[in-house]
Parts: sequence; structure tokens; C-alpha cells
Amino acid sequence: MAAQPRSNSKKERRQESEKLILSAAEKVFSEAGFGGATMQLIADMAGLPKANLHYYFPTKEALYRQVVENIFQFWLQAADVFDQADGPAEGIGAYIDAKMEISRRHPAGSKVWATEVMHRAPVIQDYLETTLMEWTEGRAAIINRWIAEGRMDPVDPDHLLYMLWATTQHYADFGHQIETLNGGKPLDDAQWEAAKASVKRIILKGIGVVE
Amino acid sequence: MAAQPRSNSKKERRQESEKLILSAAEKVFSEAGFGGATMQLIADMAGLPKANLHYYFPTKEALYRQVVENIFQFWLQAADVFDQADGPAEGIGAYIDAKMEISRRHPAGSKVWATEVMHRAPVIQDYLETTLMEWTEGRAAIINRWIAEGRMDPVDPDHLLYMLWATTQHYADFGHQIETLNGGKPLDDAQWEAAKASVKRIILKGIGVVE
DNA sequence: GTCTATACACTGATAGAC
DNA sequence: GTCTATCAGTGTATAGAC
Repeated sequence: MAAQPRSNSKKERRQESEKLILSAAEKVFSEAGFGGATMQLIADMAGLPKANLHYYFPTKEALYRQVVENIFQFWLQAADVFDQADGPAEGIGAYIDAKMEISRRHPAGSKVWATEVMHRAPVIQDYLETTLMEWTEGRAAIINRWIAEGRMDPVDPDHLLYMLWATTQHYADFGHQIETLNGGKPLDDAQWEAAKASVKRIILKGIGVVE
Repeated sequence: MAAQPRSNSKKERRQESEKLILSAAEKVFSEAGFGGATMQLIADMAGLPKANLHYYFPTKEALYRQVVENIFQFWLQAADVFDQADGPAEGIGAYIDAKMEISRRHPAGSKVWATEVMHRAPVIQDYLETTLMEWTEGRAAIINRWIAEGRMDPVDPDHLLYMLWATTQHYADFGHQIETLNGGKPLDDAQWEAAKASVKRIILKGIGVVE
């Protein structure tokens, strides 16, 4: 086994610092919003002087934009399960599972996205109009094909997609409310499984793919 | 017909000004978040000098808190339809209708609430722990009674409530995203009816109260 | 009660030593 | 590349005239 190369090339060190900053930024933006977040808070969380942030990202907005773009790309990848399935029960079921898992593992990213959209998408409007629109149309086409094949009820594909996004992201965006109603404790493993099962059960039965 | 009394008592003038400020504040907070909102922006939207805001509300946080409390009270009232119904089809259906109507007519309030919860409810945590928890437990009891009576599938009441909140509030909180995917135009009357029908259809069928 | 002017704190961004 | 010191701009809040 050869020792891991030290790999401290300038490019790799740069990527490490950027990743550190982006991770801290996602957390701070999600907890305080764009306006409430300060470069000082992000720097403290990343363990770096404030000026370093401006070395890697020229402005607060540029840093924020990168955070949001990363979240969006991450979500797009997770949607692959939808396309690879050969039927609605498997495809939509797996999509719910994947989105619920993201809500559990990456709640901060979900919150940043929600806040960005609620504020009328000041920095990622172009993504909504291009990439997201194309993705949505493609998935709606798949749903319509399943409907035409008689494999699920004739529901409006757009509203079904909104429901999938709403229900799954709710567990991240409103996680604090859910935690409070759960007696102040985060959902445990069994409760997360119950949540997934509940969402899948109601939606899949609601669109006529399970009894 | 007697002329409307001028009714410019001090108390009434005060209430008018407060209402004007609160309305402007709700809009600005929803569009910019607490940190992004400025007292100057709220004052401009209310058509008042900035100092007047501090006369009626001592601090920005006090103003914000009043906005959030009003939204919460408004939502509680709208939930009466749930209690007055004598079955799940009527009760849950009417609750969905009511919440969808609120999302359509008062999207700003919904966004302020969502942001507040996402930031771990810094100013209304006490409401979550008392009023909301009691309300949720009461509604869960009703759902469990319906289940025991065999009038709907045995679903987890909490997760059903989360789904109701998520799906309906999504049309307010993510209204901008929906509008963008709708070709840049807000949903028209027919589309709102389709949204309501779609949500009701999938959920009510999903919990076994309609075929 | 209402408004103008201003005090005081904080933030994003940068200059410049190392 | 990294960090300290600092600037310029903006925000909340208030003092005080009317």
C-alpha cells in the first residue's frame, strides 16, 4: 500500500478551504437567513479570519450563490431514482425515500433553498426558469406516460410533484416544529421510518398504485 | 342611514396606525426576512416616518413578534372547520380548503411563519410548546376517533397533520417557484381549484375516505 | 402624537504587513 | 496565501422641536 500522496497542491488546498467555508456558510445561512448571517459568524464557524472568506469568495452574495447552486445540483442527482424506475410505485416510492433521506441528512441545505425561493429567488431565478423547468417537464412526461398506461390514477403531474416536494422537504424545513411537537426530541430512527412509510402509503394509495 | 361616526378617538387612531404598520411589516418581513427587513422599508411601505414605528413598537423585534403572533391566531381560527365536521371526509376536506384559501389570500403571513420556524422559532417557541402542541394533540385525538370508528385508514395522526400543513402551505411558501414553473404567471382561478381538488383527492383517497 | 436630525453600533469589504 | 487593522456605509434606536 503506497502512502496517500500528501496532495497539498495549491489547487487541492484551495478546494479544501472552499469546502470548509461553504459548509459553514450553509449552516449559518440556514439558521439566520441571508440578511441575518454575517461574514464574521461564518468565519468563526469555519475557524478562519474573516478576510480569508473574501479571498475565496469576493462578496457575501457570491458565497451565498455558490451555496445555493450546490444544493440544487445535489437535489438533481438525487432525482435519478425517479427516471431509472419502470413504474410509479417504484419510481415515486424511491423518490420519496431519497428526498426524505436528504431532509434528514441535509436539513440546512433545504432551508437555504426554501428561504431563497420565498424571497422570490433573487440569485437563482435563472435556474428555476431553465434547469428546474426542464426537469419538471421531463418528470411530468414520465408521470403522464404512467397514467396513459393505466398504471396510476389520472392526476395532475405538476400538483403531484408539488406534493412530493412539500411533504418531504417539510421534515427538513419545519424540523424544529416537528421536534418541538415530538417532546423536544428529534425524530429517532423508528420515527423517521414511520414518517417515510406514512408519506409513501398515503401518496401511493392516493394516486392509485397501491391498495 | 346615519353617517358613520367619525370615530377618531385616540384609541381608534392608534389601532389604525398599528394595523397599517403591522400590514406593511408582514409584507416586508416575508420578502426580506427579519435580518433583511429594515425599519425604513417598513416605514416607507406604511407611508410613515421611521420614528413613528418606534413610537408604536419599541423595537424591531417587538414589531416582528406581533406580526408572527397575529398570523398564528389567524391560523387557529381557520382550523375551526376541522372540529365542527362530523367525519374525516368533511373535516379534513374542509381543512384543506381553508388552508389553501389562506395560502392564496395571505401568502406573506405563511412565509413569515415558515422563516420563523426554520430559524428555530426564536420569538414564538413558547407558542409552539403550549398552544400548538395542545391544538395538535386535540386534532390527533379526533383523527384517532375516526380511525377507531372505522371511518378512515389507520394512519399516524401526526404525520397526516404534517402532510396537510406541508401540502397546503407549500402553495404560499413556494408560490414563486410554482409561478415560475407556470410560465411566470400566478395560478388563475381554475388552477387554484385544480390544486385544491388535486390535494384533496390524493390525501382523502390516500387515507381511505374516498374511492 | 408626529416628525427631523443624529448618536451609536455593526457589517461588508479592503489595504497592506508578513 | 494568510492575517490584522481599518474604512465607508448602513441600521436601529433616540433626543428633542413642533
